[in-house]
Amino acid sequence: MNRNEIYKTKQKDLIINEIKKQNHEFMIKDIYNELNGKVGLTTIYRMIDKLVGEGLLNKTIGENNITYYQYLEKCNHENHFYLRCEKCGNIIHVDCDCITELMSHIAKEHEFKINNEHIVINGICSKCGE
Amino acid sequence: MNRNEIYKTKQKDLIINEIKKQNHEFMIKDIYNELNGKVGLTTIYRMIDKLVGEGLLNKTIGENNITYYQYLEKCNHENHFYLRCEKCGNIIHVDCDCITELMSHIAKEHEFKINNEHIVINGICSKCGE
DNA sequence: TCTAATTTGAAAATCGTTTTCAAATTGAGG
DNA sequence: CCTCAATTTGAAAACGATTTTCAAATTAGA
Repeated sequence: MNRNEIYKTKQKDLIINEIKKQNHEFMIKDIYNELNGKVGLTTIYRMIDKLVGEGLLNKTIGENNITYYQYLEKCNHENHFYLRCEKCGNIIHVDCDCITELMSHIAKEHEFKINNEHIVINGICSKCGE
Repeated sequence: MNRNEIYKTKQKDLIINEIKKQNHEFMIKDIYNELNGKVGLTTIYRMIDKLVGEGLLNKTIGENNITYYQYLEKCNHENHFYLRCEKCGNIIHVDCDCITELMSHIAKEHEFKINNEHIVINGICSKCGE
């Protein structure tokens, strides 16, 4: 799973398990509290950074300067376009031609090459919708 | 211009002028350095926060947890959709039907109500383009 | 079992930002 | 001009998330 993970440790397992338990966005603190002293904060930071690097976690820096993460199923889609609900923090992956269309429209008409590695647009999901 | 600006001070003028001079994205530190001790850091933070609140400055928190700002001409457009060049930091305001179309598509097909107050998509602008 | 490489985590350092509060400034009304 | 109350300023301290340090613990291969 991870070429950098040379040694197996119980801390790594604990962190990964805890991350997978999170339904929506979470913060480092959430994992730390949930793990309740079983894993040090530093280790959590390190592990999560690694997972972000591998693309397994989405990273969002909120207006309050707190970093939020969300576990993403490994995907091989070409576009990484996400809708993020501002209310519940859920992140929805959109795999739809509309993005490709938008990208080519923007490229053609606005002379701008969108970086599709990580597009996040905020809003309200249907569950939370007024 | 600002209902909160009850007293006029030279610091406020200095900050506003410096902000308007910035071509693209800037950080608090840029303004502070440019003003070279003429205005305290605290005052700059306060002033810029106020301007963000008034919608005159766009605020982006970068991956490095540094907050970037950009002066925006007052606009009455309905959509606040921006393309941000990852290379030069320039922010381009896009006032185009494509956004409205995307929004209604997302609303209809993906049941998600995009918050159009502040959409930023990263990429490379034509000037910086390969 | 031994050993070298890796991982851990407490404590300290870092760094952007916010708060505090006393001193300075502003402007309205004498 | 004065006076004075309200506002603004900014140095220093506090804050809080994240990173670094480094010695001790753990891992896995020989």
